[in-house]
Amino acid sequence: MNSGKVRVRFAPSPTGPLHMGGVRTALFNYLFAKKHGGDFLLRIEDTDQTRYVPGAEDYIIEALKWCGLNPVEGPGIGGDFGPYRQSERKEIYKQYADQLIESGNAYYAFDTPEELDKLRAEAEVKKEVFSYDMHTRGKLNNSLVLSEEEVKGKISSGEPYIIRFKMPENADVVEKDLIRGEVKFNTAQLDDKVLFKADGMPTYHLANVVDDHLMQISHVIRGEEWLPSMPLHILLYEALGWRENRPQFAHLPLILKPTGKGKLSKRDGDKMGFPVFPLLWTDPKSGDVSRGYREDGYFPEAFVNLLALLGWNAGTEQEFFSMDELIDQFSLERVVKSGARFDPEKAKWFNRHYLQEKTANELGDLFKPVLVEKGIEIETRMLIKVIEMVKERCGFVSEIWDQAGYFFEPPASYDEKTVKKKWKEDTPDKLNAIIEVFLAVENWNAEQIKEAFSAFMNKKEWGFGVVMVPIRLALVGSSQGVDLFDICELIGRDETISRIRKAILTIA
RNA sequence: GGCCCGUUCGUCUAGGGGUUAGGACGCCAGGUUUUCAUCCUGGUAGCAGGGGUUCGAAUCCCCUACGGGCUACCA
Repeated sequence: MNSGKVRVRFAPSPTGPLHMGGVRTALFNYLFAKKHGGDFLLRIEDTDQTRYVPGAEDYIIEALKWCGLNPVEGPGIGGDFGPYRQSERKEIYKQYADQLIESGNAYYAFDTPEELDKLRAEAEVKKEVFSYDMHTRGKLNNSLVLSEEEVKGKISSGEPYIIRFKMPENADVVEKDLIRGEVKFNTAQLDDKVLFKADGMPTYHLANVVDDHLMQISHVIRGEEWLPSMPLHILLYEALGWRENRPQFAHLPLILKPTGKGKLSKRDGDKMGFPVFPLLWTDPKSGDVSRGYREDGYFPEAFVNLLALLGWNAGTEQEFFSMDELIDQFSLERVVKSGARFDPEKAKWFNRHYLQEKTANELGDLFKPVLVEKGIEIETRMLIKVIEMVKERCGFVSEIWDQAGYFFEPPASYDEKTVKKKWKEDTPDKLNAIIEVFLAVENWNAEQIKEAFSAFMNKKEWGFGVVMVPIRLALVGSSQGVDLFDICELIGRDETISRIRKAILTIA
């Protein structure tokens, strides 16, 4: 049945924006598929209508697109194994649930949620945990204890029911995980999971197994949180008669909070000032806004690169990988077993690297909106020059303004510390003298300005620092910035002199 | 509580019986620079603990501790 072709799926639930851990799962699936010439598909697991969030599916699709992780099959894309939205496959699951009942691997249960809650509460009082399993199912309200007539009666009278898996009483389930090696479970510890809900929808477990089989998935690559349900899934494949061509499993380590305990959550980003989502997300109900890597100015290349190295490495000292290099070098064997703490600082470092790889032209296009917003008009030629000068100082496009704002408008204030330290009583006199020097420069370019300036300084025997820092202060507003004479050239002689004069008037 | 997974610098990691335990981020110092940033060079810092096995364990085994995940008619 399975042709042997590698087919993997990313199967998110549209309950909100895709978390960066989810993107990484998608990435590893994608890399694995590409590496082996296989298919990467998207399946939306929307079997829980109560948690459905409008916009989440579109968000997922857009996020994958931004990262360059394009599925070959999925909702809105098509494919031979559709539909790819589980809510649209509703009819499919019931027959398999029925099949499991017929083969004695599952049973009907009529216990109400309230009854079960009560049992859980009672157990909790005794410091125990209620489990619907081999020990308790014989005393509960299900087709294992009820007579056939009673069951039929209940069902035909419309009483709500669910279908549970009948977990074997004492069987070892041993399965090879592609990342962790052999993992062993005993079914005596496992409970009778719900496969089919009262609302007519399957649970994750059933839908997942059925769809992976029907869609001929060869490898299930998912987060470690699913490892405990692997034995259930294995047993389900067996019970459905799909033992031989069931997929292989690989459980990815989790991405943990930068500090503190637990896995990375939405909260961490808000608290520590970094995005946990690929794209900006506005919650349709609360209106809460969560920042995204894209809107925060990260390049998709950087995002993908940093995600790839969270739990995987090539075994070499290479840190920067293009998507093609990732595809070429990826292997599940080199996925790390332990959870990875996310480090926002390293994320920034990655972005700096990719920014340096952009041309001034590319950066200019990305930066233009900032200028438009500020109402600043500038020739493209000039803008490119400025960006070439400040580029190496930037890690984000947004930092271009921080590093180059003084090219576009005069300083609004002067850094107090620098003023205190470098602005002396005789500074205005010296600057006025420099203005004269500047006025006399024949060709207003950095080289000539510097030459004239240096000659004058040597003649006067003034220290460079005592004059250059004040000039910088006048032009930039602080002791930062690129080469002073480059600034002079670019903003022009008039502007240079006008800024110096303004500083003399303002600071004194 | 039970089950499962994990544990090498602060963080991401290499290393899988004999290594001065390597790299990267961060941090610190020096250098470059007229300033700041960049950049370059160097430095700081690690095998969770205890038992085995072995001539020899970071590496193999066991125990403990710690961390994480799961334990819903959620995925």
